[in-house]
Amino acid sequence: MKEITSQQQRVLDCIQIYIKKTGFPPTRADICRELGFKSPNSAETHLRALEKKGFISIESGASRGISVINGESPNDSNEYPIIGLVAAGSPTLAQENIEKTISCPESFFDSDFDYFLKVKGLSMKDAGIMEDDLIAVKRTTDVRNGDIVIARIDDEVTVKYFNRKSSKVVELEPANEDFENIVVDLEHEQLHIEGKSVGLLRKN
Amino acid sequence: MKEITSQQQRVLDCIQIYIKKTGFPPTRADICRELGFKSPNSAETHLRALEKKGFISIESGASRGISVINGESPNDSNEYPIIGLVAAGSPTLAQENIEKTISCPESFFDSDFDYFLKVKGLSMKDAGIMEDDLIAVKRTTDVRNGDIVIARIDDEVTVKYFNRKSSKVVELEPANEDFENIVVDLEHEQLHIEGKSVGLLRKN
DNA sequence: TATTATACTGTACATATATTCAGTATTTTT
DNA sequence: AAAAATACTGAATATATGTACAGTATAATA
Repeated sequence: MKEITSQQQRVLDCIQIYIKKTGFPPTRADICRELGFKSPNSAETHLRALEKKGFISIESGASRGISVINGESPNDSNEYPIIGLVAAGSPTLAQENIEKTISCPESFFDSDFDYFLKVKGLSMKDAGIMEDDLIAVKRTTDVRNGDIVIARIDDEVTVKYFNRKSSKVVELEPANEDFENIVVDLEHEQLHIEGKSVGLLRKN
Repeated sequence: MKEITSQQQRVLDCIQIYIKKTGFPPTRADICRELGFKSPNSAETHLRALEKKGFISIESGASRGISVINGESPNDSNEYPIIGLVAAGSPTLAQENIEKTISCPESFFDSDFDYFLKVKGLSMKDAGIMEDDLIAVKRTTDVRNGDIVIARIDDEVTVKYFNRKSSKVVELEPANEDFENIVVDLEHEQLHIEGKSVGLLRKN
């Protein structure tokens, strides 16, 4: 992506504003009208420059065939499922577990994520995680001590701090005095790390 | 909004998919190609029906002048500023106070909101509001007891529970034993309610 | 110094496109 | 039973639009 000139930036802005306002891209004549050019070729040459530099793509022959590259990407939102943290059962993405979906920009949290988990209980209260909060969960087993993880032991799913004590022992630590640490002996119990928290969302 | 027929729904879907794929709306001929119609007038009549029922608007004379009404609205995200909760000074939207902006769908929280406030301190810890959390703030003075409000006394801005004790006394209550209630005597002190919290966002 | 990129005006034209008109047929509403 | 809406084909056309060509001028680059 080469550097853009100020006039080219004006044209690019003009295109994006026009799309936002009308729902479809401008013609060469539209751009001229907006920016005060008197020849459609003024717009044309700027468009070609923007295309060459990779800011837009132009569908040859098509009217209004301009699309802004990466232009709507901050706007580009996906539907993320909300999964209820049921006492028993793993938080799978099966249809029956999906309560709802939320439209959310893809790069909303610092890391990408796969779904929202609706929190039950107050075991992570001192970490600022309250009942009915939505945790943005990234599916991964690559977790480190201190990470807030979504863990499953048998069919019980919990959200806790992850703390590996030794190669064979993992402690799942709540953030609430009223709850006990869960010590998992990996030799005798199965521990599934469903993912880790990368963010939190609360609706009042 | 009258009810849509299945064929009209197909055309509407076709338009939305086309826009998502190319960045601009289809022509009548494009719709015919996508849906197997043999006459551009097939598309035309469907478009007119969709327009009449309020699903799309058509810019007369403009090529590809179709825009879907409410079609991208779940996707329609805005840039919201993040304002730092500085010890002194009101959280205005002045440029110098804006640390960053976040792209976020407009109807992301249950209520609309105006900006994100970055929390300093732990005075609302037991309400699950931690340091550096982002509170979605709706600018309003219409607050009720129990609401989490962004209040300003002189130039000091705080986030607290709102509790009106009488017509002349308001208490601002922290959610942390280590902090004291702030009792505001409205006859002798000025209390500005900057807004209230409608949601919370945390990035791990 | 020559060349390329930028930044325009102005004209022209092929074609991409919206839109109208003329039909046919089925279903829904009045 | 008549009228209106739906769901098409097919042809025709005015115009909206992309795009090429001919210039002019300035700044940046080689």
